[in-house]
Amino acid sequence: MTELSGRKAQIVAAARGLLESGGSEAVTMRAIADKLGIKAPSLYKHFADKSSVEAALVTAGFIELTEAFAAAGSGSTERLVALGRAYRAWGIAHPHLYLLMTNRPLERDRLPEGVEAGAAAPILEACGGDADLARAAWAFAHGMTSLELADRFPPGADLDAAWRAGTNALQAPSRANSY
Amino acid sequence: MTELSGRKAQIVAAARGLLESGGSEAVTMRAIADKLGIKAPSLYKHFADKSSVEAALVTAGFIELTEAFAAAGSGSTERLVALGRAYRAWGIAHPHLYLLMTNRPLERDRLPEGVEAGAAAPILEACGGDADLARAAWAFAHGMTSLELADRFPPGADLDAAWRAGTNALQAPSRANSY
DNA sequence: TAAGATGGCTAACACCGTTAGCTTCATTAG
DNA sequence: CTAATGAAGCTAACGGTGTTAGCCATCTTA
Repeated sequence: MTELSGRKAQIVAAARGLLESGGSEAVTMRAIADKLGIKAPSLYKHFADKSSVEAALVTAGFIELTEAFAAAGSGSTERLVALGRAYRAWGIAHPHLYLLMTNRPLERDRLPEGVEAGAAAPILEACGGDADLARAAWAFAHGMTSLELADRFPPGADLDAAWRAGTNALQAPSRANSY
Repeated sequence: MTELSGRKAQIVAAARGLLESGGSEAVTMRAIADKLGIKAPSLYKHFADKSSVEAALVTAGFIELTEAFAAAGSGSTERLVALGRAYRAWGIAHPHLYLLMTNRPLERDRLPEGVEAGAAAPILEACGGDADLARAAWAFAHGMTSLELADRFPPGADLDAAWRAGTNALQAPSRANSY
């Protein structure tokens, strides 16, 4: 599972702290090094470049999101609704990491195999294996979360209602398929 | 309509060229200036900072997107499908500008009034005035486009089918409302 | 005990947005 | 016609960024 050596883990942890408290702008090689009491160039003894430590952050994010899905209850009757809630909650709880994971083209080479697919699997399952519907559901959830994080909805918007409208619409055909 | 003076328009055009050909990384004050045969500090005689020229790009994007919606035919029976197609097509045609418009928190103060709402209006209208549904539809469209641009779907994914699955699901309740 | 890897360091480079301060030129006021 | 003003360019520079080169101490291992 690509065990991080001690120092590597510390670097990722420091980067994570900076990211969560100050956004991606705050994640600076010099700032990371400062947090560990060393100088920026020393970081390159552990990571090839800044993108590599960002990739480690993104990897952690996908794993945590997968765990959040698992914790969202597998036996629920309205699985898609539960997954949507879990998705949104996780994104809101880790806004900067969520943006880091989704905003830029994903450099798949840098991520451990299967990490991305692991997060996607529960959605596909909740859609009864209908990949097209699963992609639509994922897109809806990502769109809602991303727009909410970017403060894109008008101030008084009832986002719970929008989530309901979307999940209701999307889960209906999946139920029809299961008969 | 906040007429851009000649030089201002040239600066925005240069920035647009850099953006479309090299992504947002390529949009540099020095690069913009180079394209115009001047030096970077001279740009500050026309724009207060880089964010202001980015805001001008984003403004142009919203206006063009609104036009694309208008061109998508207002008389179509399946309006939401047509708008979805127009949205996707516009995003794919201007990927970097689309990301600039949607990826970061929007600085509304810097945009002319109503520009954002103008792009949103057709969606709301196509949803029969149901704001919750409209937000869900917008989120779906944005999610699909954003994920496609970020190369997030697996290589063989049938995105047309995913768009169909989503728009079909989302337009059904809107039609029910219109009876 | 010698060798080699490990993980720090300083100095430096190229690039970034941005500011200060100077000049040059066209327009306008008196 | 001249003087003044403002617009729009310039160079030099500052602090910040990721990153590289090269040096040195320490620790492990043969």
